[in-house]
Amino acid sequence: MVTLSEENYLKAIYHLGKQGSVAVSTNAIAEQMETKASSVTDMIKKLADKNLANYIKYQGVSLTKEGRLAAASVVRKHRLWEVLLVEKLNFSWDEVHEVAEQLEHIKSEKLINELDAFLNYPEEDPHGDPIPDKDGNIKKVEKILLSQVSENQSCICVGVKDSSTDFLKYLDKHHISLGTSIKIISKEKFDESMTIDVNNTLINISKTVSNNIYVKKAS
Amino acid sequence: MVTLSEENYLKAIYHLGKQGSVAVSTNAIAEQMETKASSVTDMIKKLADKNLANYIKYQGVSLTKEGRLAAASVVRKHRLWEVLLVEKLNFSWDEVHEVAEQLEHIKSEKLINELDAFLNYPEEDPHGDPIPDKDGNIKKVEKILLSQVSENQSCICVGVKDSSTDFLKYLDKHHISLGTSIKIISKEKFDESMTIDVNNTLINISKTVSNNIYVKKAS
DNA sequence: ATATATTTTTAGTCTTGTCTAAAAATATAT
DNA sequence: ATATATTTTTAGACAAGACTAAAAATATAT
Repeated sequence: MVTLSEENYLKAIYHLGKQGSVAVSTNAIAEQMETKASSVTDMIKKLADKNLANYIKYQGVSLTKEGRLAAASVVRKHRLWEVLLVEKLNFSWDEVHEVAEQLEHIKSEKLINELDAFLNYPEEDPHGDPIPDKDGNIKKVEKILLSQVSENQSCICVGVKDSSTDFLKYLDKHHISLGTSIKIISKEKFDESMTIDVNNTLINISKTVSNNIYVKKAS
Repeated sequence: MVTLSEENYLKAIYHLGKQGSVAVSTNAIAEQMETKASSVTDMIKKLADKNLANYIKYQGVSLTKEGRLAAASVVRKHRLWEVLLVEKLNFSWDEVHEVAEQLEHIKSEKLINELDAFLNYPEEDPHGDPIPDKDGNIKKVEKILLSQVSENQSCICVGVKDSSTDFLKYLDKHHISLGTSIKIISKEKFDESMTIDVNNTLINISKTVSNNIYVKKAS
């Protein structure tokens, strides 16, 4: 049995391990989970004992195949629940995270499969993040940061990097959501801000913002 | 903050307190929760400290107004989730309990209200048990045990007393579910079994069975 | 290469919720 | 009414998960 706390650690390691494919450091996990490094060390040992993680003292952790599947399963549940919340229960995309953090730990194979079917097998959550399938596989989506797009190009918002409430509310205020068409009008060399056209309204966004919006080329 | 474990104790006291309106005994709670009496004593003290229960040593417990509301809220969530599982996610009535036991602890006011609306404000769960409203009020339903109905009378199944998987599967096998019409053909003095007509099929049921089916007079 | 800084681990403590075994209170039976 | 049985509580222990403070290992800087 994987405990709730173990699932949270697995998820953190899973997310941190995605980018660099090396071992994840104790401190990185502690920061991500807002806990202390010593607590992380304790838990890592438990995960290693259960064959969910590979651990060498002072060298960081990585997930075993089994651990990766367990982590992906939690992420799958989290994202499917988010879809339910937004599509059926009138949650906005900035309200779902906290509740999904709880729902992701519900243990029922049937529940999650039925939920998947009920939602019509969605491939992405409300923030544009891919939903792992039962085997933990995720569909890699073609996406680039809005900050990478050149002047005069048009693109479509397909996700966000930062899913914090503040950022999502900012996007709501400027009517940017998944599927929104964005045209880059001009870029400012000085502070790397850019002016973009959203629904025929021109707005100026900072580099921080453009660095946290994923887009794909307009088709 | 009411913890998960506290919620489970509140629920147990709530259910046990429904019938006799006196204080609930430590042992009764221990049996209901499949735990030890000493654990119950420990927890009761915590509930009393939090003003959720009234407790006098050796005299049993009852819930305070606050405790009763907290307990009713857990029951409300449990039963609403059961409705979702059966009506939207293809669960049968014998499969819902275990999952609802987990889901009932999810903390989100908005979630439960939206769920209520999404399900069209149901008044009963899949076993015919009433769903408390936000203030903890439940609609008393007119219902009697099938064992109380006389020969030649007709009635309609409106609930079950025993919600165990085994019993529910038994009912499924004999095509008895909520809303099913039942006519009492004859009663056996000897063992108090009865022969009933369900969808034009005659079946014989034991006193144990007729004592666990709630019905209302056919209208 | 050695000193300093940072990261990670260990050792020991705390809280929550559980348990066993024994003691105390209450209930029951003759 | 007293002895016996049952119920309830207390006392002390344990596991999970987290924390602090100190020690050990690794990384960095001169």
